[in-house]
Amino acid sequence: MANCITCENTNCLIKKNSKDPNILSFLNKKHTIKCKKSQQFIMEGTPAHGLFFAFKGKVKVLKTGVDDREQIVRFAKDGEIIGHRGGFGSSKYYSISAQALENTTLCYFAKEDLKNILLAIPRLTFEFMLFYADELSESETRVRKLTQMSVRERVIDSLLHMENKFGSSDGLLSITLSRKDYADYSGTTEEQVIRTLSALKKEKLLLAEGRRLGILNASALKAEISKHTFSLNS
DNA sequence: CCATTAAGAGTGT
DNA sequence: ACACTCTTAATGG
Repeated sequence: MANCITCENTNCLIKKNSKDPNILSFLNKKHTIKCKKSQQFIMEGTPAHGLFFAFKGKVKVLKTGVDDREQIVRFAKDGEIIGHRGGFGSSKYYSISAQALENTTLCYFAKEDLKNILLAIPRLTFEFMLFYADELSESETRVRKLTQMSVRERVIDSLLHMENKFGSSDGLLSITLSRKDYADYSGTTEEQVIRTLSALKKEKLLLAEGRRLGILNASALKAEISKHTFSLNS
């Protein structure tokens, strides 16, 4: 099971503060949950009882719209928080759904336990605050991108985001998403994504091996969306 | 291990 | 957006 002392997720806020003597009594309140690929572990509108961290694996966080249109809000990898508002906040319900993209191990803190941790460890609480501020900023940037970028630009931006967040090995992105997932993240349809990816392939900017994608010319792709990214934020 | 089915990718209209 | 083909992955006996 996931152990905070031996855990290698140095980006995890809990891990970062695991040396604090006050935290030890809380760490054994943590639950470990195993999730199979494509399993949904948070359902939008469901009562929120706590907060998740990805221990190992990849997760997509999404909002469900009308007639099974989905909007992927963000992705999470090892050490990252899922269910932002489950821990505290005014709403009693999750405002998002979360689904494992591969077999994933989650850490879970119940609402009450988390509250006690935060009250006991100001430094951790402060880091949580910084995290939430960054998330809000990120979210605002994404709104701007979704409204101001063209479809092609949004697909490119998605690809670069995956490269940034999950990296590549052997020239292929370490995360494998369906075309539908790219569509749901880029705010388009699957067909538009497929066509855009085909175009990028023809232009030798992108490589596809089955459903795995590889970025061949990152600087050209970055250049294409630079007018949206060079001013403030990424 | 192979065969059947389901899911996903890609293209034309 | 829809209909269709082709490919790949999952299932189960």
